[in-house]
Amino acid sequence: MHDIRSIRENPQAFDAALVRRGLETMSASILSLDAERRARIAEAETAQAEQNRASKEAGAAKGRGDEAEFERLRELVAEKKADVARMQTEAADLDARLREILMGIPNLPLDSVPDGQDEEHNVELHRWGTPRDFDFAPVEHFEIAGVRPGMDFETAAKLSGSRFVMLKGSVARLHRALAQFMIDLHVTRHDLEETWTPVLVLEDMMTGTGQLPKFGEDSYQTREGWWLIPTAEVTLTNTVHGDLVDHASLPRRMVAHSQCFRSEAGSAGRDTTGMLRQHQFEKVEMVSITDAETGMDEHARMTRCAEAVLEALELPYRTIVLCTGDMGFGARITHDLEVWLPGQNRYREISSVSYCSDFQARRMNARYRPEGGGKPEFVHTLNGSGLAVGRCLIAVLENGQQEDGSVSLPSALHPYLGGATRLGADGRLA
RNA sequence: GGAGACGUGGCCGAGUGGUCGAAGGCGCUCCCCUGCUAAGGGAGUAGGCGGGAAACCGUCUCGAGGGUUCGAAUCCCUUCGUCUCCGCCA
Repeated sequence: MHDIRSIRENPQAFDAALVRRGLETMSASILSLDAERRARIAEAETAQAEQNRASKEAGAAKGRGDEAEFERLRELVAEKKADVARMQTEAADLDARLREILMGIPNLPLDSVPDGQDEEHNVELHRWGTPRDFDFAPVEHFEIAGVRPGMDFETAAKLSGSRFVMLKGSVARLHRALAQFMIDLHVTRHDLEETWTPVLVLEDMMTGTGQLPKFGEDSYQTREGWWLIPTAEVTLTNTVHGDLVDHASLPRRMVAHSQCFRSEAGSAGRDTTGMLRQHQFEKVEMVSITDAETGMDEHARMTRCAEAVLEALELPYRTIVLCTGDMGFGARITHDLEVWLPGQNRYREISSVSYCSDFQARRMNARYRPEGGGKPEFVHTLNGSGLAVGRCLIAVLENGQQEDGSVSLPSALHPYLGGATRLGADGRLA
């Protein structure tokens, strides 16, 4: 959420940033609403001050037994009270309207973010690794002979409908091994705190990280009102929801392995084959809670943490910076990691690392006390996948596939597979 | 699911109708004292919003929302969360 004061102070900059995001300018309408709101607040508070004074005097009159004066003041209070109620309602209504508007405006891109309408305008920062030179035509993950027995879309469809998968045998184990490997890497090498979080959350948490109120149709909600998290960013970031934390406790670096649930509304027809885009998937998610001074350094660090996973798994990838039109709602800058998928002959997103500045913190009211006292300041938040487990499985399978339908597995995974180095064409680990 | 209790400032914890934004403790900041990485003494220390150059003023906030009352942290209702016992259950 945006700070109304900063919009007031520099409406031009605010509008310019919105335009870069492909939105209309909004400062004029916002500021007129804000002016109206502040006027109503001033009126209401003046009336309330009068009411409070009369009420206090009434108490004093009562105390000295002056019944006539008490009666007079009592009526005056009742009168003022009605005025106050009316004015407060107007002020609250304006405040709610302003808040609703502010809650629906995305974060503003940093100057360093490239302009552009869509993914065509994202800018590649660097590449790592070289896509393998196949001497046969590589296939997609679900077509690999060794994979087919362990990746069952038919049964999943029977159980749950489309966009679900059931993993079995070696593929299920490989999937589990990947998640374990990632968590271990982040905990032992990157100094992130291992966590395990709920996947059902209260509505306020979804609002805190920005999924609500605007994108409710992208997530699922239970009859009881809980929301299923679309990413552990929601739970990890909201660990500081409503808190005033010690500055010394920052940065807080966390990692969680969780189920994620997405309705994929609006992506009908996209990635309908394979397990690239599912309603339910697993992700290892990183979140950092930090401050304004260190936010950008933390973004670089987190990007490296994600890249390290791909490098350890020997998967070629490229790192891009998303353009203004392709960034998510809460981000000021986002790095995407795209892994090479030989079956599709292209790079596909496997991680997204975003710096959200104080945008989510304002929604959550999450602050820290500066060193040596002083007014609390909003924390800065970052989140990044490290990595999407299902997509990582796809990448490992497609990049390691052999002409005979077996799959050569990266050495980093061998210890997690009882020493197995390959997935045989028969679907067995060996 | 049944019964009950609880939710107060950065933290702990008093406070059952006015004198309470709120005792006390801890923490933190500043000062004093002290032959010294200890102890002691003193002062200060909530946040949001509105106004103001500022000093400061006003207003709101004792989980949240509503109500009773001249007046609510204190009474009532709703709601969210936490805990205890019983039941059930992985």
